[in-house]
Amino acid sequence: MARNRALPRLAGYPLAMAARDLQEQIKKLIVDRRLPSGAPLPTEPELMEHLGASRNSVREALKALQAMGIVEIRHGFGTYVGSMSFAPMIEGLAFRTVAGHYRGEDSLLRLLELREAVETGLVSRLAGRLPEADLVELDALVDRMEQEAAQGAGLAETDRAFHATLYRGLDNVLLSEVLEAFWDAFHRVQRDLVDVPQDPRVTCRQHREILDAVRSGDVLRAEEAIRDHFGNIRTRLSG
Amino acid sequence: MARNRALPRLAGYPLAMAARDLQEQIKKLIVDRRLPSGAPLPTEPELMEHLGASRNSVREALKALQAMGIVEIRHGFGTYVGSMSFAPMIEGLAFRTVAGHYRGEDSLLRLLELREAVETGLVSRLAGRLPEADLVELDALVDRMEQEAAQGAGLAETDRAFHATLYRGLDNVLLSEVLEAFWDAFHRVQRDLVDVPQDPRVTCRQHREILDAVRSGDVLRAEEAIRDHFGNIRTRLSG
DNA sequence: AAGAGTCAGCTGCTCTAACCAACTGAGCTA
DNA sequence: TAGCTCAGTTGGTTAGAGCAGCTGACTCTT
Repeated sequence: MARNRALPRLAGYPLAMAARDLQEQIKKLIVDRRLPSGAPLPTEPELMEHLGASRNSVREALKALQAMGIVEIRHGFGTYVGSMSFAPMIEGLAFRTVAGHYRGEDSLLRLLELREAVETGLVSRLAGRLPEADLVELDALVDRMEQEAAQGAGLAETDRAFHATLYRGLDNVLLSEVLEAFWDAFHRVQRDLVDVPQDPRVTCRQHREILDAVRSGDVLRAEEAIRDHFGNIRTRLSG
Repeated sequence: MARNRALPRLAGYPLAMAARDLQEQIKKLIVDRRLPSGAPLPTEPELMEHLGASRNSVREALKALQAMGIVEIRHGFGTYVGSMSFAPMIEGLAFRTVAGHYRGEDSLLRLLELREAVETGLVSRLAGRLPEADLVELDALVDRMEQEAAQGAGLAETDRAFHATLYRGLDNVLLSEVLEAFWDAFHRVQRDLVDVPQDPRVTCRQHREILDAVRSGDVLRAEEAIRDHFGNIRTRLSG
């Protein structure tokens, strides 16, 4: 029983532009118009007309792009080109780790090992090459860390700043963002899942040692210092 | 002109569960049920009931999760827990690079520098520590590369395999995936944007040198070999 | 009885149409 | 002039209908 109906579509338009294609079209629009981060995108009705799709399909495409950090949607305001940060990657990595953890895998440990492998490799490129200004800043951060340790406060944010400042010396924003993404994912999962109490004084001493080693220019010592630091975290995870 | 209407909602339910929360609910469902990759998720109608949301909202949440690689949707078949690979990260990184490129930034170069920084650091951990089996495999890959070079064929796939096999020795699947993601993103963008012709013989020689250096256990030589390799690519980009 | 074709029914996909909710800015009010 | 209100914009959510891919059981043929 054929239930044919006249197609309510304009001739010349593709019948159904798959959602995947819609995403591509919107990305193409951003690239073609050279839109920078924060630039406004067409409104939903405009996109409907431009892409020849229904509101629903347009919105699904936008949602997917939002999940990838490519667009940013603000209710009642408009849609904008996203910051293209690594926030989505952090999200994905964190979930992957959490899911693995609950299935009995050592996913958190492996994430830590990823950080250790990368940072150990990178610190050797830094040893003896960090500008004095950065070293001073790192000094201040370790001081603050010791202060926080004395007060029994958490060191997380300062730890994050220390690592960020350290690898800023590599002079590659992309690399810094990736490292911060790994840090964020790890700490988010650690906080949600295990949250093992740490001895802040040990952590402080290890950061001081990393800094001293980098300042001295001794590559092997710097690598060893990083390895010690991660070894400490690893012990806490297993314990 | 107030156009009030009785709310068609069950009491006790939140009026509007934002799409963001819907995503969290679905992720929670995966974690709570310990669903592994490939496990089937509830159908759309089931999710509608379970989450108390409309079809549309459920679908938008699923689309976002699909973009993050957390779920996989198969038309006419069902929805499944995704592979949680880094495919979404590759997508995001590639787009970010393409968009930056068209806005006049050296985004592709910075992506290459990211790879160089990470791989240079990692290769020093490998030098002299690779099992003989891996070294043999790498030999075969360079051989194949030379063969392809002689035939004037592309070396891309073999290059990918070389790097993948090399860092497999670090024995961290997560790390390997990240490196491959960087490789994929870089080559995808390079292919789409510049596609500079290369001298395959130089590339072969450099891979041979990397392999020899790693086999010899000379850390500095290995780092230098990697740097040379990336320097070659960098020259092609600028030229 | 064995094979091939058909069809009912699942699944997700797309469309339309209406209303809800957040935000802005012009214009009114005090 | 300062503050409020309200109309109009934008995205958010719901509803219901029909489209499209896939599976498996049923039937018809051989």
